[in-house]
Amino acid sequence: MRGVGRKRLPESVDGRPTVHTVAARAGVSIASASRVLNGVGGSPETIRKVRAAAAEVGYVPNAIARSLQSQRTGLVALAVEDIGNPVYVEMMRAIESVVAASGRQLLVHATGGQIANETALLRRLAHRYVDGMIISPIRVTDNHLAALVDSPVPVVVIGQLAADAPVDNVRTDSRTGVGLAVDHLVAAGRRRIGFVNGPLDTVPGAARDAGFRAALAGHGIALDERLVEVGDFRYAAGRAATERLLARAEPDALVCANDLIAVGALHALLAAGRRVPEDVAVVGMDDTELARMMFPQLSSVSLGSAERGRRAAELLLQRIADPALPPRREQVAPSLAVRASSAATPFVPAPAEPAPAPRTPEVTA
Amino acid sequence: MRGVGRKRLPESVDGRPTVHTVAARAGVSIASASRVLNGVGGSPETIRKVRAAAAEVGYVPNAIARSLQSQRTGLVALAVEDIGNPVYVEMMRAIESVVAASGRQLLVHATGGQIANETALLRRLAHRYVDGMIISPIRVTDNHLAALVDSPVPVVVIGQLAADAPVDNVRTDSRTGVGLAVDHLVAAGRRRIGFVNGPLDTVPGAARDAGFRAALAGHGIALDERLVEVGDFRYAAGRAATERLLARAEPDALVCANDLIAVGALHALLAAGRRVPEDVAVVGMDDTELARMMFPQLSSVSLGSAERGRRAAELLLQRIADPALPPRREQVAPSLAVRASSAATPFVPAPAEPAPAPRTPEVTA
DNA sequence: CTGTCTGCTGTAAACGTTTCCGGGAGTCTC
DNA sequence: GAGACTCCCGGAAACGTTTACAGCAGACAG
Repeated sequence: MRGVGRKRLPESVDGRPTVHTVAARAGVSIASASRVLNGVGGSPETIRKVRAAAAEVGYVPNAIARSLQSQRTGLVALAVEDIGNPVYVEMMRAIESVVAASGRQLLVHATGGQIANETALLRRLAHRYVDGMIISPIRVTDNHLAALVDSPVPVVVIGQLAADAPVDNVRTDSRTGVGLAVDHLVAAGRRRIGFVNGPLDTVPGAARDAGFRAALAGHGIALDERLVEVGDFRYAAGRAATERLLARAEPDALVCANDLIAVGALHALLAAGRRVPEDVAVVGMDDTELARMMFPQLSSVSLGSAERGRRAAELLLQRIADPALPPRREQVAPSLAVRASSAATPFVPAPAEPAPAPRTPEVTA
Repeated sequence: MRGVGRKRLPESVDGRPTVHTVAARAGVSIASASRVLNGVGGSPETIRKVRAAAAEVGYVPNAIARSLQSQRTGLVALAVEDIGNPVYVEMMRAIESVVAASGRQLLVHATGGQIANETALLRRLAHRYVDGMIISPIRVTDNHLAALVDSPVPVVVIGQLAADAPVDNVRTDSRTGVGLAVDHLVAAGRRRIGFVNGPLDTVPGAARDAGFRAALAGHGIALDERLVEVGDFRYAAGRAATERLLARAEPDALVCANDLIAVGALHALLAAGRRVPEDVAVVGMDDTELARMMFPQLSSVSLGSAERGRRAAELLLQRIADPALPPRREQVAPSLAVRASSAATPFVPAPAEPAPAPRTPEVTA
């Protein structure tokens, strides 16, 4: 049977069929096979043969090879610090819907807030595994920034960035956001307002600290440093920080740097026998689903996370389409949602809110 | 100046330097350049020249091309239904730590529970963008299963699967898990035990429904169908379902198919003026951080999500290392954590639990 | 001085696609 | 009946890496 140069069917190194396998089996060239498989061109007869051959051998295209050729993967990445933080979940949902509408897929990566991690991610993912990425860093060093600036793939940053950084950027004004909370509490007659913050060496931590001090000053209230406490941005730290604070001071209100911290604070307060909001009012930040899930429901400053996510995704898609675009910067205004945890009236279980609350600013100052 | 065949520096189509660019600039062959860049071989002089050239042009390797050659990407994907569900966050954290330890990176994808979505993901990602994937489907059709079975990359499934499915699989026994909750409630004297479940056409929904019925029967308690209600697995649906249930029946306890539903139930109960646990005891499922964040803290059946994630990741890594392994199946036992929401004594704010609670089964039946 | 060995180097062939290009066959128009 | 036009096909060149192989120079032993 061995006769006229009978070549074995070419197949991938791991035994999987390639386009060569299909072409050989269908008795056409790989060019024709590829065309048929991509649904572009081919005579009816060719189409039939190639389709049949592909089905018989169970052909599935190698996405990597395709990407190498086409220079795109159809994947977009989102890098955030902590997926456990509901604010990122909301952001992610918004981004996902935009990205999916463009026919791409979203991949999420949790960095744990470590710079090294984020830079490594850039080094790996950005080097062509994805068509673009959205990144929401909480710490930004010069190194980091440099890596962002000359990333090989388009990058959009959600969060504060040096004013002249040539990177697409969607930000909010959390300084002002903290101000909204303070204004609200002062208007409700609170004067010993405490603050439970995240790390000061993070961008949001620093901004919120500054906002808190500025807001108090704006009302002519002297800041009692014993009313300020710092942890990280998670629940346990928020609870611990609040316990430390309560051990040395008597606040009549607490502003918390995010909702997870606020939940921790709420628990610390209740466990210490304080009533919320009668003894101590609590205002969180980010206005996540969690705020509505607490009892009492938490007042919270919305930083428009879904909106920021949506806009960032749009910026990214535009930049992917046209990398020559000048860097753009967008801003989303904060607003305050007042709920039971800081309401003047004693707490009564509220009726169900329209749960995933679309973007209807509730009280905007 | 134009003289002896002076070729322009070869570079990527989008103007970025390639290994050719570096090689030309360093005056060596691409083979030598590649070797130096990979840190294997090269004379001191060559190394110096190549390093210099690479730095000058800002060379960064194209990961796709490298993967095409090496047949691996160093990426592992996790596909879950809903990242907003904290149970998946815990799973993800466990997986991430195993995966990262192997020098790979984890990407997360939310499928929204739609089969089409998951299949599409398999079609895209699995076709070589990742070295393997862990998938936790809540619905499984034959089609779906077929796609899993002959996935081109290793797949590990977290969740129930047909017994003979030749796919690596880590499961728990949520039927038994529901039983633990019912046993506990019955032992506490509750008799009109309700059940708020997720969709019955999902694998976990069906299993939990069966478990609930079996457990009641085991105690000789007749099931009142008015005490059973169904929504989806999220907060809002849990709350709405509980409201419907309360409108027509008077449970003295509620078993909820996961913690998000339990939170919804808790709110519906409190808003309807019921006291928890005095009037109605509540037990959730998954034992997520959320359960400890509620007031009163929620009793919850742990299904070992972190443990399942960890094991799944290990299975996956083993399979990537040796694809010829026979399909394996592992099981994680459920356990019950009793907290205030179902405690016999009236609710008192508990001291802080060791927050991320490592795997210490608290009450195991 | 010859032969073997060692260490670098460059050429070229992969990896699995897509796509440009030229050629051939068929149809239509004048 | 010849030219223009359309359609389909196959060969071959990309895309940017890694790597097998062979050649070549120098070091060393006999």
